[in-house]
Amino acid sequence: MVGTWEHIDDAACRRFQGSLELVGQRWSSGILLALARGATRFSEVLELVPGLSGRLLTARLKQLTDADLITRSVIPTTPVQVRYELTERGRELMEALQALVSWGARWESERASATALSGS
Amino acid sequence: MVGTWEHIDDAACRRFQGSLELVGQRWSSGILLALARGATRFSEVLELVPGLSGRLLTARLKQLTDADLITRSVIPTTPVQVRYELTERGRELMEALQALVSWGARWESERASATALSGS
DNA sequence: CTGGATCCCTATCGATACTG
DNA sequence: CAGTATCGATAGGGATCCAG
Repeated sequence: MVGTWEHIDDAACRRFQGSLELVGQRWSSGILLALARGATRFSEVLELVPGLSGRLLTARLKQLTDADLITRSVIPTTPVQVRYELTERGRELMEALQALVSWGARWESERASATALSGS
Repeated sequence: MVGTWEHIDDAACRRFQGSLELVGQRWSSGILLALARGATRFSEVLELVPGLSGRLLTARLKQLTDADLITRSVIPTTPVQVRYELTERGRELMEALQALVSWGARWESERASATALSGS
């Protein structure tokens, strides 16, 4: 049912758009994905997200930390270690986004079959 | 359970990131929201999304059409009418994103109470 | 009404070099 | 290792004007 959207207040709409624009920023989803998959270190994330530069990773991590989606903890060893982890809020966000994966999987296959049909 | 992400293949990850970056583009979510709420005309969407300019609306509508999330149909009246509607794929995307609204509502209230506590 | 074309400006990006 | 600083390139965005 699509009509559900008609009964959502404006505040919810703004949060919705805000969340999407944050997570939809370039690299954001990749970084969250890396963390959800177990990465904790700066360099780990850097390896796991192809094309991502250190500068941008710093910037995104700061944004995501400000949004309370991840935590940053400094471990005073030598050299210093920094751990990044999803917060509870961040983990639940990722759970909410699982629906997008199902959606993507479903429509990817349908598009493929449609292409196959038109090609025959 | 967060570990679910570990068992997702790379193709799904790319789709996931791609979808998010499309929908997370500025105005995209607002436009989809407007359409989900019943808007069909160019000018209607323009009114429903504050701050959106015509130029950008044209651009986003094209992207979303290319992504098969919406359809564009020209009705040969005078003056010409153009209708935009969510496709089945688009509607299901919006359904998948409902989870984000719930997430936003939930954590908005928790953050508010936390603020209240720290303020006392 | 819908939307293309242009100009200009700002934010953002990527690469590189450098610091604790 | 985990950033910060700077810089040139570019893409995105707003305003305005024009056209079917």
